[in-house]
Amino acid sequence: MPPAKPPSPSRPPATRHERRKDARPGELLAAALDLFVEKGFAATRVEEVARRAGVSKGTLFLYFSSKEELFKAVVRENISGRFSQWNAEFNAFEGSTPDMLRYCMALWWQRQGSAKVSGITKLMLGEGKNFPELARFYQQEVIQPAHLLIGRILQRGIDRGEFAPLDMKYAVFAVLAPMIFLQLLVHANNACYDPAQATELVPEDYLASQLQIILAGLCVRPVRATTNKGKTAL
Amino acid sequence: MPPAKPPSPSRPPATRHERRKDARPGELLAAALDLFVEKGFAATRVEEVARRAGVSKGTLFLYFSSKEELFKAVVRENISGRFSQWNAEFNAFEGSTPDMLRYCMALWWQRQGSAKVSGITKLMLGEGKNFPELARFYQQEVIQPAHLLIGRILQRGIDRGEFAPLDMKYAVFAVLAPMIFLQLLVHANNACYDPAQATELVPEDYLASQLQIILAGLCVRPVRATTNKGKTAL
Amino acid sequence: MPPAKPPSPSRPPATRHERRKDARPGELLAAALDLFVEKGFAATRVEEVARRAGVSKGTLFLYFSSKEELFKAVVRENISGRFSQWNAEFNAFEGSTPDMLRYCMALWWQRQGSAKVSGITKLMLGEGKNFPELARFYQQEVIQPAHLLIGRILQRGIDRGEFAPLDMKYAVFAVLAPMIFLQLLVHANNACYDPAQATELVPEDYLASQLQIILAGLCVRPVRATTNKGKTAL
Amino acid sequence: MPPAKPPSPSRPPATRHERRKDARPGELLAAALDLFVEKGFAATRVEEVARRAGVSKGTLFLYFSSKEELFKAVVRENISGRFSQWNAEFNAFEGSTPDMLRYCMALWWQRQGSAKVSGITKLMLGEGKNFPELARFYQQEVIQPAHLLIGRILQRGIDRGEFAPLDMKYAVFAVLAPMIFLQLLVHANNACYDPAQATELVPEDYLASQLQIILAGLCVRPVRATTNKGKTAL
DNA sequence: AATGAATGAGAGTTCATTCAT
DNA sequence: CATGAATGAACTCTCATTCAT
Repeated sequence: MPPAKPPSPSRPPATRHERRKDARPGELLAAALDLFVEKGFAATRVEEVARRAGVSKGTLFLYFSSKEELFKAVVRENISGRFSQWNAEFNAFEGSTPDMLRYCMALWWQRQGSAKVSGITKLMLGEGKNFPELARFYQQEVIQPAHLLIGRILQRGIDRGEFAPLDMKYAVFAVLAPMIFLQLLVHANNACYDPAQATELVPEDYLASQLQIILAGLCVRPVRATTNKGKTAL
Repeated sequence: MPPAKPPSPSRPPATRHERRKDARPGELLAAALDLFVEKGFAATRVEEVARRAGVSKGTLFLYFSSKEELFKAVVRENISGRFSQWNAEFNAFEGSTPDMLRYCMALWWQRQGSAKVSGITKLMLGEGKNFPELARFYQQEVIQPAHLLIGRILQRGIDRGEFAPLDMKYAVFAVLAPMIFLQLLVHANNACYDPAQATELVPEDYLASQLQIILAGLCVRPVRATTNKGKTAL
Repeated sequence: MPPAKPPSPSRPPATRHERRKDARPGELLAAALDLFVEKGFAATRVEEVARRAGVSKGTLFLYFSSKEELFKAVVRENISGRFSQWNAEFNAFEGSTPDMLRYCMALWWQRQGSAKVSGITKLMLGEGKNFPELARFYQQEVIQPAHLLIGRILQRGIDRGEFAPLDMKYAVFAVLAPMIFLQLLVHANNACYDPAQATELVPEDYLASQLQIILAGLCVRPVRATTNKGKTAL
Repeated sequence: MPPAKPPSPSRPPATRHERRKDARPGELLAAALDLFVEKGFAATRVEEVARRAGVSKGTLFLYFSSKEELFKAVVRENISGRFSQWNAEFNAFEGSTPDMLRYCMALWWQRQGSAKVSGITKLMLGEGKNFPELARFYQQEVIQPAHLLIGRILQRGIDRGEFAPLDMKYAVFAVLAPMIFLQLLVHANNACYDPAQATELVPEDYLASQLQIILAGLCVRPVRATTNKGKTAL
């Protein structure tokens, strides 16, 4: 998403359309994210997305040529568009690779896992097969970069002698699985599963414990037990 | 050469009316299970269910008064209708409660988790909010009985002094969570997640390891490490 | 309707089909009359007619080749098939023509107007245009014979010097109109008109007063005021 | 020679979208009134209503959320929405109450009885029982206000000493009955009743004679025979 | 003679998408 | 740019009629 331009100073103070024109796509994307996560892709009505963004249905199609393109834009805005920054951040990390993994997960939880966007994972899980083009897109724009990102971290550990040489395919999944599961749990607070689950489980603790188990399997020598069991950081 | 007829050597030529009333509901339920699991509830077309069962759209409504009733019948046939037998089986179990839990999970995997029906879990997770009546039904007919069944096993462990007294609500979920997750993983082999995952993870091993962790938390004294890590049994 | 034959003595006492075979059409006609009057033609389901007659839907089509034929049979059974008897009865009448008209209306009310069959009038009024073949049939089998019957009575009055010569077309309608209206009133006891009407109006009195007005217009010299204002006879 | 286009010289060529939002509801209501009166409620197809209004099926649902709402809108537009004006008109009437009743009936015939909308009465009579929500609506929005309106006129006559004290319930119906009957007669000119009837009966004369009878029953002292027997006014 | 399982055209309704304004 | 009226294909569900048994 391009950074929002300041409102053009030559225009009168916007009587009918109160919001800045340049903010429209952002508002549409925010409304779409809300509704996709709440109702799923198929069950979300473009008209409601438009209404929630304060524009007409026609305007939505001015910015996004179809419902699928709208969804892709939501994914790009909230997920795939951020990989380059994440990659940069992690390339700049200088500590040990186990610490790096811990840092990675903590950051992911703060920025993604705990946010609305994590509902996209459940959505794709449930509806991917019905919308092959979206599935292809998601695989290419999210799954692959995520695998690559994690793979690079793991490879760093191997290269630095911290991790045993391992089958990257499975190892990546070992890191990814708890993250996916946590997202599912968080978004399972609908009518058919007891919301008590959500309160029971402290996400940070869950991730910490899972990470410890993973690291035990990855590292050349056993890692020291981590000491932070609280909610703050991993 | 005439176009190849569908291979149905045991059936008569079947002009239009076939009169197989007793077989129809089963065929429809099987087709419906396939499609609900494959496409979800909303995206499944009753006409395709009928076609896959080899009948017309109207015939389906002869047996099931609506799409929702069809779904409920699928759930009853494959899940909720079986709780009474499972309850009976577990009431008759005579070994230790940890063994009982192991037996329970092994049986569940053989009969439910590894079968198509396990896709219903993912379906309800994703679409429950959009179909409140189905969510209510599923909660009542599946979730509650499952919680009760597991709760009874745990209570047996407590009563026999094998398990520490515990908050049943969370403990039940500790048992259920890995089962639910495994179902999700198995049914995530759609276009957006690499099916390689499914091959990587040996369900029996996954359950065994999860169970061991759970038992460590439940038992009064640590359980011996189980020795069977292979695919055979838990 | 042919008179019901006694059950054939050579058959066993009818295990599955309890009712006499020869009674079937009559039971179907009775059920059809009930439902046509209650719901109208289009809204009546043949399956419900069959169910109410205690037979299957297929059996109904064994006796009546279509829903329209069923309706025609109901009309023949209850209305048009009786004109020949009525004609015979009135041909045998020997009193004055005003008395004959009084007798005619009283008989009509007893046999037709007060019976369920009078609902057919409202039905044809409301749905005739939607079922042209039924309208044609009804016009030919009911309207025309009724006009002829009344016309013959009026002509008798003219021929005997009791009635002034009159335009038969309008005169017939003057007799028919109150009868039709009365039927409508009687069958208007549905949700949208106050049923109090039905209790307010004494049909016999209504007919008597209408008849008196008509006779005043028809007769060569004024008729004596009729004395019977009670419910008994006209 | 090209096939004759429909004569619409005032309209632009109208490729697909015509943008006449303010005109649409009226056109749809007019088409709906036509078809409801012609075919009844159940037999009227929303698609034909739309086609007759020159729009697609979907467009109809843009303005009316269901077929029943469309019907209600027709009733509001043509009947119930006019009671307030009628009430105002009659409140402003200053002559004698018998004259007021005459005026009321004459106005009713001009505006309602002789118009297409009077077919709605027949429709409700025939189909009310099959559509309980419509029956409830009609009872509330039409029957009750009509009873109140007539009741107020009669009460005025009593209050001014023109009418004898009477049981309002029956008296109201005495006024209403001839109006209802007249509507039925007018709309009985379908295939099953000879349209000659309609020509025979002069509605204004019919109402005048009925009114005279009613007034004879209502008034404290006999009214003078009205002199206008022609078609002009009552 | 009697059944009732099966059909399929057609109903009301929804919604992503288009396009004249 | 922005609108929102209009579209029409697709959906679930109904029911008179057929026909193998």
